[in-house]
Amino acid sequence: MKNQKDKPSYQVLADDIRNKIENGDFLPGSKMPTEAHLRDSYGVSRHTVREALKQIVSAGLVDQIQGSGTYVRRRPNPDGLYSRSIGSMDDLKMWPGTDTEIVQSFETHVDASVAARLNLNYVEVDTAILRRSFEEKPFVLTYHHVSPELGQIFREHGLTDLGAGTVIGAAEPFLKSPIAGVQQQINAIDADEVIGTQIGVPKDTSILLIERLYYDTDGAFIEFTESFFNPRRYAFRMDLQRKGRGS
Amino acid sequence: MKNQKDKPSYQVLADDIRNKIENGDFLPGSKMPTEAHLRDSYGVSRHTVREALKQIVSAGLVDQIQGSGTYVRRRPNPDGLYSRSIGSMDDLKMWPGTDTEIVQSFETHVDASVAARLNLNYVEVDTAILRRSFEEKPFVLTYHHVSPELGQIFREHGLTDLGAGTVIGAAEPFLKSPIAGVQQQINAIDADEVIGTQIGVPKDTSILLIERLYYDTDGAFIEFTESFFNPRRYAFRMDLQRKGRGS
DNA sequence: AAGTGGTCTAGACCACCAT
DNA sequence: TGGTGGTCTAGACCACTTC
Repeated sequence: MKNQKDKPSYQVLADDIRNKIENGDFLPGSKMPTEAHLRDSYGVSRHTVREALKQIVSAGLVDQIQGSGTYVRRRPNPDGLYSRSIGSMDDLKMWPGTDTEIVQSFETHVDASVAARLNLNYVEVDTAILRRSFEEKPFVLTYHHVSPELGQIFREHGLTDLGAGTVIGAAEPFLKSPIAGVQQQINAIDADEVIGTQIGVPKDTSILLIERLYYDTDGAFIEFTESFFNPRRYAFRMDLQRKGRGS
Repeated sequence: MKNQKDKPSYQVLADDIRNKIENGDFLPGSKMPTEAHLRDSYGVSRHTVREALKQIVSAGLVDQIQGSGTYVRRRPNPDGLYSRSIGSMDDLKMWPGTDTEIVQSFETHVDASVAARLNLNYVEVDTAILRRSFEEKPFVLTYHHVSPELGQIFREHGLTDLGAGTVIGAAEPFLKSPIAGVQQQINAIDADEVIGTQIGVPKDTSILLIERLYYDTDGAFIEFTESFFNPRRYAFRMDLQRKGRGS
């Protein structure tokens, strides 16, 4: 197993298996090599193989059946929705096949409720607005709220160069402590005029709201985002699998 | 470590840690015992300790910081919403603090689109409707769709005795193959008259729709559910944490 | 009975945090 | 520098499926 950058072995293995599934080396509905076989052919321990497979399983690509084997899942893609499976923080950083557009760069304004979410001691926050499109059609509008201090850093260094990346990713080099995790909450609300126009839905129809609160290793909240999704162009997907036999 | 039923050791450990956090034995914001300490005090291997902690982490109860330790998260409860963190299939089977009510038992009717979701070769399906309440207030209405064959089994054995459990849980003893997993998709829609009345929202306001498709180890789809949530009484929550240092 | 994934042990080294 | 979590090895036994 080659030492690819400093990626852990299980990650290299997982990426390789993902590719093999996408390339059709492992066919849908067919049985994957056993864990023992993967262990030998990649020259790693079984534990490492299982770490890798755990990722593939939670991404919904394969099913593991105790006593039987590991099977590549057959799954027709849903109706042209842009649907994503999010099971780890890394998934949040990737938006394959989408384009980003800056609707508004960071500006300071007063918003007590958002400031409270960020645990700030005052009522000023910096907000930027980004819009993401899939096949030329915008499907999500995101408000990025940060402290005025962090917003100032963005104003100095510019926000234009983030391309396929994320705002929090661009911010990380300037943070004292690294991002430790994110809490997210999903809900449904009515679209207002402004948001509806941006994502292509009429006023007062239902849209999906995902709030995310990123925090660093000190427990401080760094960024609060509100993402408004057009439910006809996007769906939030999750795959869960039981392990072993239920009691 | 006692052999509690046939629960795996890491599950017993995880439940114990959960309890200790809820009882205040491990205080919010404080440092948990180290993995080495837990290994010694419970007399298991470190691997087992890590399996247990992995659960606690993904439930959003603690943060693990490399090189520093494991910390109990401080988290004020959100606004009176019934919010759940769902990271595994077991989470789906528990609705602590809620009551279930059968709105309609299984009845056969014709619904081609639902039958297609279940991969049936005909257009008849059996549907039951359940409603769940939190603190006397209904917050979700769920349509349970199964094949007429499975519906017949429910009609023979009754649905009344499921109590805090789930429909799919009650069905499992009668299945040829056990449930392997579930695909779920989250979206936002407008409430219609019937559903709105049941969960306490006006017609045409936004509600949260979660569709779940349960499949067995043969890859056959067993149950398709549509759950309509009152977004003012329920939020779908997830916690994600990065591991180690990002590249 | 043989094969496969699920659980578990007893180590090891490393990257990162605290001091 | 010592402690902590992150990764990894080389085994082992068990539960379950398959033959």
